[in-house]
Amino acid sequence: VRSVPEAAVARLAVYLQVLTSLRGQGVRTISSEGLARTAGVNSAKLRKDLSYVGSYGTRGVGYDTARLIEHLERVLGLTRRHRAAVVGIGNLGHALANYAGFPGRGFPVAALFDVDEDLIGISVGGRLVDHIDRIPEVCAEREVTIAVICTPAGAAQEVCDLLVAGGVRCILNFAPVVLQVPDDVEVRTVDLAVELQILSFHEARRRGDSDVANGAKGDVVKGVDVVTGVTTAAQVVDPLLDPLISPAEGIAVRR
Amino acid sequence: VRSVPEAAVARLAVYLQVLTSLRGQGVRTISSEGLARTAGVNSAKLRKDLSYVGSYGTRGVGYDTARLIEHLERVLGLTRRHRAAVVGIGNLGHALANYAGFPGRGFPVAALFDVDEDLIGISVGGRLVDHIDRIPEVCAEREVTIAVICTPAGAAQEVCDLLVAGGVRCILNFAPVVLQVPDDVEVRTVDLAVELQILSFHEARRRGDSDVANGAKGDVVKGVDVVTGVTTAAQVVDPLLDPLISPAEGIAVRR
DNA sequence: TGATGTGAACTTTTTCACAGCT
DNA sequence: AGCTGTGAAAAAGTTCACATCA
Repeated sequence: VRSVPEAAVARLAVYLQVLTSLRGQGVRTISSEGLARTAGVNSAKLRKDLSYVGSYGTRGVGYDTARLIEHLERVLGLTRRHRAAVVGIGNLGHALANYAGFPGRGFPVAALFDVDEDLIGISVGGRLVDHIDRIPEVCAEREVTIAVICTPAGAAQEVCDLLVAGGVRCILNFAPVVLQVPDDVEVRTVDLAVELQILSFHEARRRGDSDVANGAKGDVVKGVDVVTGVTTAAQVVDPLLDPLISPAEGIAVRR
Repeated sequence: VRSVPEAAVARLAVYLQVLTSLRGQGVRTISSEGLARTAGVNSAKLRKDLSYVGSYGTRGVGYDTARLIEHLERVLGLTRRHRAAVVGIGNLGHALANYAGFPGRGFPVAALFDVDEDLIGISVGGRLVDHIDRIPEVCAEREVTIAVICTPAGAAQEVCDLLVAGGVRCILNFAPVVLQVPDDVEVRTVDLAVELQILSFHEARRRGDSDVANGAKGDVVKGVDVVTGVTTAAQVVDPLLDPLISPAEGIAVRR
């Protein structure tokens, strides 16, 4: 009823996943300790997380699996359907669109978009692909509430703007770009490269690679432009509007 | 030069991405304010993050794009190559394996695995698919340091154990399961369902859906048997995505 | 007896705000 | 004159530890 820490929300979804799995195994009741263990967190945190959304456990016993699942689904707004749109029907987009009705069939795919003329009009997972230009129109019409962006980096911001224009307020972004959106739009970005780099950091740290976590001191290079060795006339950038457009996929992946 | 908050590491990877994009646009220098803006964080946080890994800016001017990129790559351990393995060559696994050399060519795909007999032996992106049973052997032999799990939920833990047996200490998990691993193994899970649910929560919250964040008190049920936890402690990192992949496993996706 | 729910202590992360270089 | 780098303050999140109740 109050704020529910952002971090807790993410974990609640994980608890729900674990609980569903447990229920499938015939588990009727589980303690905070047991659930926490399987969810990979400590029990105090789990109880605290649950406390943010109301208590549903029985002291001395634990939680009733089915009941807690029901409760979490309600809390996460899964009792309502969220029509989803997938933009960018490439490898990933295609896989997602076909994705058996999307997780838990609570997110029916209501629209598909792409720019490729060859894709427009074809059917993917029972839905016809529309041209990106129709995003505002179609999303508003079909009341799409959640969109998944699977386009190359260069097209993501444009697509995002169209989605916002279409009234979409929740976006799951798989493009390697930081999307600029109004305050009332929620964006979650999943970037393969970023994930791999984070792992790379830990791997490097683990083996104590010299460089990591401490610059290669010594090269105190400075002064006038280095690397590029060119005039440094401070290129002030106004990042605010910078369309890193560029349809070419290639770089999209790179970072 | 020590700890670098976990949250900061993730952001450093994002800064690197943004910087690379900026460099591509010809930007030579950028201020913390500008970089922060494009990366979607506030400048104080960005400066603090960078301070954890050493200073490389010029007061009164800003950061030299190329130089900062180089520095961040070093810090994130990207100067070294990390041979990667992809397990589960379904839709997603296939897409990833073909993924133009994997982000930034710093992660060459050195091995592919699956259980499906029809896939064993075929070539994907220039690499032959081996049977999952050979994971320990092949990973050790080819010195795989990072693995990506794209199997259905039901096979993920088993695959994970094999990877760990093969010496892999960094895992990117796309299966909707919380993997149980030894303390020295780093796991990052990306679960589509979880991501969608988090967005669902915000959507529900936004429109003030009655249920959300407060349960429907009243029904009190209880149970008997209990379930204990499982093996070791895991490590939930980022929530996750799901299985877009594969054969069967229906419920796995559900939550 | 046994496990939940939670105030309070503690830790980590974020933000402030400004001294210190360029 | 301008922007970085960073102590110190504030906020957020996590863990303790125990009263509480089935």
